[in-house]
Amino acid sequence: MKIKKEVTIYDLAKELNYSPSTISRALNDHKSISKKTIKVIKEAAMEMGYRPNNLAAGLRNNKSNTIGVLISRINRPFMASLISGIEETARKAGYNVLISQSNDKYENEISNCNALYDSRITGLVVSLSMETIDMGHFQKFVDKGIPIVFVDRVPDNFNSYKVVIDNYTAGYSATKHLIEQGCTRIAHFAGAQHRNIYEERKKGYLDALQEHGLSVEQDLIIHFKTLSFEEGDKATKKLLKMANPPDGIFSANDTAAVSAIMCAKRMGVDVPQKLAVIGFNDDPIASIVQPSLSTVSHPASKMGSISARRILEHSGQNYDTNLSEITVLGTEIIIRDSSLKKVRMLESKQSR
Amino acid sequence: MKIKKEVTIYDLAKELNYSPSTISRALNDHKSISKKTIKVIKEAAMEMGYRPNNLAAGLRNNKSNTIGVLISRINRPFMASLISGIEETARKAGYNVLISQSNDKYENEISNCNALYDSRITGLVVSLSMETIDMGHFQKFVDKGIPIVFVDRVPDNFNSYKVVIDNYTAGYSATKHLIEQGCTRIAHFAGAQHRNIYEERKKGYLDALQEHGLSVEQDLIIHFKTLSFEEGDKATKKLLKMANPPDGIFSANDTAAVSAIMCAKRMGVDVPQKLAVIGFNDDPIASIVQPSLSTVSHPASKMGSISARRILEHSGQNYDTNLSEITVLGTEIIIRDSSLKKVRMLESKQSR
DNA sequence: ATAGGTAACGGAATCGATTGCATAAATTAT
DNA sequence: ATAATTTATGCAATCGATTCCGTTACCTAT
Repeated sequence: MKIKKEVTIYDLAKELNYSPSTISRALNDHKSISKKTIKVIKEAAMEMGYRPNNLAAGLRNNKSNTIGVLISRINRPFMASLISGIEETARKAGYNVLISQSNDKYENEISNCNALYDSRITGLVVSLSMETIDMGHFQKFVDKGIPIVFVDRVPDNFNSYKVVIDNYTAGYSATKHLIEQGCTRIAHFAGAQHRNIYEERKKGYLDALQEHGLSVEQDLIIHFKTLSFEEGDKATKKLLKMANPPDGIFSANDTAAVSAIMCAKRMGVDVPQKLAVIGFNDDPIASIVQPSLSTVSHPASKMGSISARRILEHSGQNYDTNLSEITVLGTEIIIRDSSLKKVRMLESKQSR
Repeated sequence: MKIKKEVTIYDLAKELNYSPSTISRALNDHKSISKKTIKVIKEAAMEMGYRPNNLAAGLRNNKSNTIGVLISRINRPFMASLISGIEETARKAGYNVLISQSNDKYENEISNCNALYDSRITGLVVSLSMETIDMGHFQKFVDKGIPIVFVDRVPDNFNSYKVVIDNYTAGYSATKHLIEQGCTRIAHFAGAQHRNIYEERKKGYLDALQEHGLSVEQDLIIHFKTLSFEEGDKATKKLLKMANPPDGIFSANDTAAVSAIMCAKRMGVDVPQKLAVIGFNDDPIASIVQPSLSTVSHPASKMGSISARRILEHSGQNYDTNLSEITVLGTEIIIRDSSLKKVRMLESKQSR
């Protein structure tokens, strides 16, 4: 196999009788190079098939125009959309995106962190693993002035950019919605409580109950490890077999909520009349399951895009949006059939 | 903000009174350095917080230990799993993963291609955009000896590594399954025919019909642009309003298949008794929709993992698996309720 | 004891782009 | 017309790791 040699600025310099400095400046539209020369050089570069060597430029500038992404798992609807948003924004600005997944393991998070660090990323976007508590592995980025943006699953003991949704309000609203539908014994599928998002959703749930005069029953609060389909199925079965079963469930994610719906149906419990269900995330399955799942929608792609912008702006790009330290995005309650006990108007039959 | 200076091999060299060459060799376990020295140097490196500069090494070696991924969209279940598989395998071998999405646009594919090229990736994994026909933008990789692995949506006029599933057999089997269930007028939701996967699935469908003595009716073959939910809904409505409607649908993806099920239900057409449906991909929604969707399962993550391995092995890694030029993986027909007209045995009630 | 061999390490060039500090030429000001 | 700028470009160091080509010291075989 014949391997072609790469064209460098030195080749261009020799060909055009300019110094490499001039070539470099011309290609970067440096103001001290005449427009005429710039034009000549750029045309020659095009013709000779010149392509810049990002590694060389990166070494010199000690940065790689690359955004690193560190998440738990790629193949979750929320995460995939998040990355999609990051990639889109980053690429428009000429940045690359390096991804890595921790699979929710603390150790993987650390080693991926180091790998990204070694690649001299311009900035890091992180959604913490389920296990992570100690934040030491992120310190080196701070020391080097590399911006970190925490998204969704963020730490509370680490000062940095954060992009989150208002989980408390979302949890409160979701629960309130069930109450308004007439539920009086509302269960909660809670996630790991050391992760902000699950803690806040639960807090919203608790406050909504109390502010509406409903008592909190510990038996109705199920703490999940992973909010998986299987866990949800088991929990629902147990709840429905209680002497005094709940008439509503607010689940901290859609997967478990869907499992609840399906379990209830199997057990002959009518959803929503006997059991109203609301989830969280608005995954694609939410609009497919029957009855369709009411849920809280997450602006995943937008969160990704904002995260990327934070890094771009931090490294000196000019963006007119003035982003504050912590960005809190709003959520939207999507009311579908799984929670609609009362008025069933015609236009409420939104299946998608 | 105080920015710490990075520790380099020169710092280590000065500190330990060795030359940079020795430091470099020691850190890479070069055989000409004594074990004792290696140990001393590595310990000092650890203590001083040394981290290798991938950009410098990459510049010198003219490669970045990075696998580039070029796909249509990240937030599709199949693609997310594919990337997940690539990432996992790549990272274990110490490689990074750069991602980019074309959004099914030819132009984006080209510019992303160039961006990845400029980053001196070790190899490229591609699933073609819907629009791509000309393959010129990939030539530069071939010229430079950079391996390309085409996955799933592959070209037929470009010689390179390929990782695919047996779409023909899958299409044949899916159709045959419907025939065995008693369907005699089977419609097909076909994708863009210049993409191998959709062409082959259709071919399998056609052959299955003919080999079982069923006639091919052009009216029952609907060509989709994107196989979206909306397209599927419209097509189903049209089919069911025919004077002589089909009694089965083989859809080239799950999204359209699910829309068919939901449309049929809305129109009061019993699935599977009046209309049996089978999809393709085994997306999460397939097991959630009711009746649950029969489909063809795709080893997405495995395809990603194999693609990554191709690149690793190409660049000199030692893997005991001997991968051939084109890898064809098998698929599995997942029979759920949407196609099960005949015997409805107890154990066939698999909802997930 | 001496040629030949090997183990352990150092020197210095190299990868390609960037940039501070000249320098030369051209233009403007006085 | 000459000094003062401005414009356009070149020189050479730099970023950090790798590697070819030595060199030295020590060891082994005859």
